[in-house]
Amino acid sequence: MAHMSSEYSSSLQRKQAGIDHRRNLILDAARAVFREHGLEAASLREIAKRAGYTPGAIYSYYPSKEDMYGALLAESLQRLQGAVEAAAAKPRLPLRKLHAAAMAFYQFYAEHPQDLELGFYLFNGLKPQGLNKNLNTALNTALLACLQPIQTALQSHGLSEKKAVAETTALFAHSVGLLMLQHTGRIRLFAQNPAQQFEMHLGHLLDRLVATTPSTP
Amino acid sequence: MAHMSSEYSSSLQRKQAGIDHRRNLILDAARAVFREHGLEAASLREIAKRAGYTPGAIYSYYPSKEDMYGALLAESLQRLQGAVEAAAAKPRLPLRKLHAAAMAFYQFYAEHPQDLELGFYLFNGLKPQGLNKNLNTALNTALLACLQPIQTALQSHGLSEKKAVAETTALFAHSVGLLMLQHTGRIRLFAQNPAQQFEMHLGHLLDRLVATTPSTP
Amino acid sequence: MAHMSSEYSSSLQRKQAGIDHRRNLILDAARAVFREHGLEAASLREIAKRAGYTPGAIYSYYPSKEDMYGALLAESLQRLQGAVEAAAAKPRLPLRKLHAAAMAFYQFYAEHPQDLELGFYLFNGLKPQGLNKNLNTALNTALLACLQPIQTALQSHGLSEKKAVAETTALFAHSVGLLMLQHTGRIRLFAQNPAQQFEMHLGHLLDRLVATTPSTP
Amino acid sequence: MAHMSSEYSSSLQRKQAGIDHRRNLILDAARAVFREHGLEAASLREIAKRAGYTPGAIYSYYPSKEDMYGALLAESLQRLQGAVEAAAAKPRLPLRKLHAAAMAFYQFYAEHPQDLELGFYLFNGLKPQGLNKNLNTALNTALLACLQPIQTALQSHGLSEKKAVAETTALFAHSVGLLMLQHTGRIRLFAQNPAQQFEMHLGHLLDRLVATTPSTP
DNA sequence: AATGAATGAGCCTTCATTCAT
DNA sequence: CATGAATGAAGGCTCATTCAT
Repeated sequence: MAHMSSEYSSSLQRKQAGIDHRRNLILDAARAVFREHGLEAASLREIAKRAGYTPGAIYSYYPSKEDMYGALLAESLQRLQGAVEAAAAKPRLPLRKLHAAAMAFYQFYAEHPQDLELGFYLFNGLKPQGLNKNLNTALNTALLACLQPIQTALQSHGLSEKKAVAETTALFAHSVGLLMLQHTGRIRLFAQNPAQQFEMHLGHLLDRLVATTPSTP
Repeated sequence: MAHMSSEYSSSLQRKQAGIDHRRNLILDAARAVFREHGLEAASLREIAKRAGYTPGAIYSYYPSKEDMYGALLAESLQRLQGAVEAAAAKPRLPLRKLHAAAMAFYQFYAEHPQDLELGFYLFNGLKPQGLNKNLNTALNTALLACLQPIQTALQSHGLSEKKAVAETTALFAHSVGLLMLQHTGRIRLFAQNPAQQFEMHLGHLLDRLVATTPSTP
Repeated sequence: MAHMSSEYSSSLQRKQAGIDHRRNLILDAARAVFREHGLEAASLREIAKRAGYTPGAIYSYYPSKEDMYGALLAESLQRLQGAVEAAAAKPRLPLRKLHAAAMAFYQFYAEHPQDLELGFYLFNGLKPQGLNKNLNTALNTALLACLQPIQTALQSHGLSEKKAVAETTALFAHSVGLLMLQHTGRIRLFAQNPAQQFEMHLGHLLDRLVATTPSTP
Repeated sequence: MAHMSSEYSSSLQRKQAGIDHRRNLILDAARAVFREHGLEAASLREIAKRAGYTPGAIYSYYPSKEDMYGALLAESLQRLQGAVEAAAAKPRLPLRKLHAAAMAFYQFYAEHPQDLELGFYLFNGLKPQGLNKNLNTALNTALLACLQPIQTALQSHGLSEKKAVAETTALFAHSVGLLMLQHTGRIRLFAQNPAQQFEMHLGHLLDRLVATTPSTP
């Protein structure tokens, strides 16, 4: 009798694992289709087909296309945030922390172009409607959380809040621009290595910080 | 007899002028509809109606919706290029030229969000198909033309071609990132003025250039 | 040994009782959903959920949605017939019996709009298919059974069969019309009380019967 | 030049006639499909196919299924009203007018079962939504207009308004009930001629009116 | 050059029903 | 007996594009 409950629970577990697995199959398909066609042009039919399902079956897992996108984005943002926070967690001098956090942000997207696209769809401002608003908030929240370590490091180094925010914004904008050039292949026009470019930009910033701020007497 | 040909030719001219005029009416309508509904959601029917035509009539002027987008983009790029070249045309010291050209680029898009969207659409556009390739080339060509004055200024100031290209790339990436933050409203997250941000970025670059390069003996 | 068969049979009975009980749970749920959404818009999924089952489970009890409707209708007709027969059972003068039976019919539906809808659905139902035919026969049989007491009363009062049938038909038609006006709310157009209307109609009939037929010397 | 405008106008006329003709083809198909499947179960695809069109083509003529039904109903009600008003127009004694109007109403529907069904769909109270409300009002208005001559005749004969309304309601209910029995074939259960039944009912009413009301001294 | 009717493919979604477990 | 995942067909509707006129 004792083992029955465990049997029962493991059956439940197995069932839940099955559901999760199929959910992920569908998400994978959705990711691929969103990537290839864009969020609006992606068709549920194709996602279903790609996942090995008929269209109707999808609705057991996600109530709408938008929800699928939401699930995808949320998961992506969570990983991004994890990556940045992990980089900023180690005890280091502020400027090293800054470097680590900024690089983590940049590299996460440089190395995971799929996540970049996921973010860009929303970033690029689809008509704000329905679920969209929540997702937008989620995106903003995650971005701010990722940038916080950078701003904190700048302030620790001695910058005023105002200056810290300005530099953080610049860093973010630069990342976004570089990632976009890289992702769309435009960077090839200039025969530049995007990671090096980002290092260069960070280097300039650090130079300025070291030169300007008499952090210690 | 002699004047007949001129009559004929002026008739042709008049005819061509009419065509061009109507083409532009249609482009105007398309611009408006693209703006209001976004590029993907814009319907040919509505563009036609807005231009005072029936759907079929459009096809006398543009063979497809994509071609209309292409025409719009081409015209936009032409204006962009004009703006940048005008800024770079005045005889000035290299660093002032650099500043003027970069600002012209940034401001063109900052002040014409519609053109930005037009560009972003292709910029982001992932589907390599049909017309796309030509437009892509056109976009790349125009971008390079716009950035050329900047690179030239940098080299005039004494930078090696390699360094000049790297800095130009950085400037371009930064613009793109800032424009994106601005256009999507994300910049509000940081309560920053995007134009000031760009000036700041340019300022840092100029500082570095002045400090580093013994431009004249 | 002898009691085993009884034990066995009582086990069967218990099992059958269980089945019947669950069948009724399902019918109750169906009734509720039909009421809330209308017969056509009711979905098996919702019926199942309401009954505490999954969709597939329903098919252990009813082979199709139409069969569920059939069961509901049959049960409704049984109640109707019961009501009318009870009213006609008491020993009374023919005209009082007539009045009682007619009122019972009318009131059953006036007070149970759901049953009316159940009946109307088939009554109106035009698609001659499948189950329909049997249900149709069931409906006709039940209606005739309900009207029989009325016709009998008329004949007892002295009318020829032909006249009795004609008056019964008229009474039935009038009921149906009034019930429809009442159920659809159209009666409000005339600010009339439908029950009073029916009493009035019955009154006129009784008047005619009393006046015309020298029932007994 | 003079005939040009006439040519032009006749071209317009021809075009409009074509549109109207095709509109009617579609309405005919819709009528048929509504009749066979009911309003909710009727599919646009089938209507289109029946009319010799692809589904999309229908939308040039009617913006939705509901609108098609609306057009059908409106036209039907107009004919009904015309029939009743024509019958009531002739100068006659009130009771003859009453008879004529009531018969016109009954016969219109008895002879045009399609129109009856059109009315019944709405009459039967589909979920009130969208266009529905307007149609509902239209139906009510038309019904009241049709019954007005009857009520007027009753009052002319000397009945109080209250009694006149009550009798009109009864007449309407009786019609509805009979038409329903007739239309659904239930009348066959009683082997009755519905028109005779209606005449009978009218006869009883007239008898009562003559007996009761000393219309003239 | 312009019309506008028509096509045909596609979209998202819902549902009764089946079936392996 | 019951589950619930999955099917397959259908639903209303939209749209770029074509083509006879």
